[in-house]
Amino acid sequence: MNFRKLKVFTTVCDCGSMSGAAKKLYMTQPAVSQAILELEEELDVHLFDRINKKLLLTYPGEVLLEYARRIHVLVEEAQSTMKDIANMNTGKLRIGASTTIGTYLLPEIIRSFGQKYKNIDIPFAIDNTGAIEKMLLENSIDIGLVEGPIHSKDIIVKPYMDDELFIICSKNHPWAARKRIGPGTISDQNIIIREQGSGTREVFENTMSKHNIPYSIKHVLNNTEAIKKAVEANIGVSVVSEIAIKEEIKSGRLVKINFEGVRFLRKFNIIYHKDKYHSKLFEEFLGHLCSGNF
Amino acid sequence: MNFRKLKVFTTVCDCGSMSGAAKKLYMTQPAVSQAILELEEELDVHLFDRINKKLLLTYPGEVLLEYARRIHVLVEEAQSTMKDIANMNTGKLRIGASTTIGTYLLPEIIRSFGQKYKNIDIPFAIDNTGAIEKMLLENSIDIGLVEGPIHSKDIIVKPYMDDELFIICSKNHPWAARKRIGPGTISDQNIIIREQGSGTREVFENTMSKHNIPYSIKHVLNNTEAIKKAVEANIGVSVVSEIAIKEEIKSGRLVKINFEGVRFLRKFNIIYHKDKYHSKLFEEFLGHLCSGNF
DNA sequence: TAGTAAAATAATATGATATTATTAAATATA
DNA sequence: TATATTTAATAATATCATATTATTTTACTA
Repeated sequence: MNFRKLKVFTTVCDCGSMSGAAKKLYMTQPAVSQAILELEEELDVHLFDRINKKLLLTYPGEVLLEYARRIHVLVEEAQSTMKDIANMNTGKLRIGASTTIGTYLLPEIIRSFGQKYKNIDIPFAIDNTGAIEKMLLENSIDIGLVEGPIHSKDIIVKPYMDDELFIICSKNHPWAARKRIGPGTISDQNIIIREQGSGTREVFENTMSKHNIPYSIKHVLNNTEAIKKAVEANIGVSVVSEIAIKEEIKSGRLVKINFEGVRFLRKFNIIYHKDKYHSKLFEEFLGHLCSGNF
Repeated sequence: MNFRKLKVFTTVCDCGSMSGAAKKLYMTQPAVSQAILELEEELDVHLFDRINKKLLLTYPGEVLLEYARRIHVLVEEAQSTMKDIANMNTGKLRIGASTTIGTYLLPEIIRSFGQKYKNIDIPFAIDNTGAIEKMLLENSIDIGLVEGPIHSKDIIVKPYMDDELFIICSKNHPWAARKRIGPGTISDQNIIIREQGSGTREVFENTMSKHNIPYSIKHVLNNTEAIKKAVEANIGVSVVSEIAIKEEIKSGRLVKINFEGVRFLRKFNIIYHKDKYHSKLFEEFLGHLCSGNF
C-alpha cells in the first residue's frame, strides 16, 4: 500500500471504471488493474464487485475509500504548505539581538520586513551578545544582531553598520552651553553607566583607557532608558549609543557632547552559524538588513 | 513524495541521524540519504541543518514532520482497519428477507450470528420477495432470504429450508375438536388471508386450485399478527406458515388443521447475485444459515 | 596524527511499476 | 444472428525508482 495505489484506487472509484481511471491518470488500463489487484492482495480484501458490468465498491472498499480520501487531503495540504514555505508565502525566522539593537533598531526592522513578507513568523530574543552567541550555537535562533565581539570560530560575523557612542548631559548641565570640552574634564563629573558585561560600557572603558583619561563611576544602571531619565534629571552624565537618543537630542532634552580628539566607535554585526543553510527567507532577511529600507 | 520517503524522514527525525535511521529501517545509509535528498529537491526546501555534527530540523522540516506523523497515523489506522475486516473482527453484511422470514426467522438468525461475530454490522431490509430480488440486482443488499420464486437469471438461488403452511383455527372453533377434516369443508368458513402478492396467499391459492377446492375469501389483512389475533377471536380461519404460529400452537390458543390429502408446501431460498464476491464473512453467514444453530 | 563515525557521491543491481500485445466476456449495433 | 465495440484480465517485456556496494570527504576523538 502506497500513495500511488491509493490514488489509483480513488480515481477508479470516481470514474467507476478501470479504463476511465487510466485515461484520467495518463496511464494504461493494465497498470490500473494491476495496482488494484496488488492493493487487494496486500490488504487481503476484495475492493470491488462487478455487478451489471459496473464496478461497485464492497464494504472494505468503502472503508478504504474513506481513509484514502482523508490521506489524500492531508498529503495535498502538506505539499501545498511546503510550496508556500518554498515561495516565502509563509515561514519562520528566529532573530536574536543584543540589548541596544534589540531595543532601538529591531522593532522597525521586523515591522518593515513583516510588511514586505506577510505571514512570516519572526520570533525574537533580546539579550546580551554572549547569550545571543550561545543561542546561535544551540540553533535556537537563526540570525543574530550584536554589538559585542564573537568568540566562536563556528560563527560567521558580517559588519552590519557603524555605531558611535556619545557622552550625554542634561540641557541644564553646564556642558550644554559649551562648544569645546576637553575629555579630562570628565573626572569631575558623576558618571552613570551600564553594568559590567554591557557592550556599551566595554567600548567606553576601552576607549578611555586607550586615551589614558581618568574617570570614576558613580551610578550603575542596567537599563538605558533609566540612564537617559537620570541624565535628563541632571543626576550625572553618561555615554550611550547614538541610536538610543535620537528623540531626546531632537527635542533638546539631552545634549550630545563631543570630546576633543576622542570618539567612541564600534560596529554592529550580523552573525549566523557557519553550517546554517541559507534559505531564501534567510537571504531575504540579510538583504533587507543591508538595504536599510526602514 | 510518497509514504516510503515520509517514513524515512520521520525515522531520521526520531534517530537524529541518517545511519541510525538506516539501521532501524533495515536499509543502507546511502538509501536514506538519497530519500531525504529527493524529498528536499521535490519540495524545494531544506529539511535539516547539520550544526555541531547533529542533524537539526529546519522550520520547513518541522512543518513536514507534523504532516508526516499525521499521515502515518492515518495510514496505520487504515491498514489496521482493513486487517480487522479481513479477519472478520469488523465488517458489514446487508441482508434482505421477505415478510414471513424477516418477521419470524431473521431476528434469531442475526442475533446468534452477531453473538459469534462481534462488531459485525448487519443491516437488514424486510419486504416482499420481488422487492428483495430488486435490491440484490441493485446491489443494495448482499444476501436475500425469500419464500417466493425468483425471475432474474443473474441471481443464484439455493434452497434454505422447507416450509409448510397450515390452516389454523381458534381453540373454540368446531374444527378444534375434530380429528379428520375434509378440505371441501372450507367452503363454509370465513376465510381470512394476506393481500395479493403475498407468498403465503400465492401458495394457498395455487394449492387450492390444483386440488379444485372451492373457497371464498372474507377478510384480507396485510399483517400475519393481525390475522392470528382475528383467528384467535374466532372471526374465521386462515392459512399461515408453521414458523409464524409456534407459540400459539404450543399454548393452545390456535389449532393446526391437517386437511386430508392436501398439504401447502413451499421452500425458503437463499439468494445472491451470481457476480457477488464471496468474502469470508459472506461464506460464514451462509454456513451459519445452513448449520441451523439458532 | 592516526583512527573512528557519519554522511555524500558514484556505479551498479534489484525490484516495482510501467507498456505493449493479446484474450475473454459482455454489450451494443447492423 | 452475426459483428463491432467496450471493458477488464493476463502475459511478456521495458522502464524507472530505489536499493546496494564501494569509495571519498569531513569532523570529531583517542
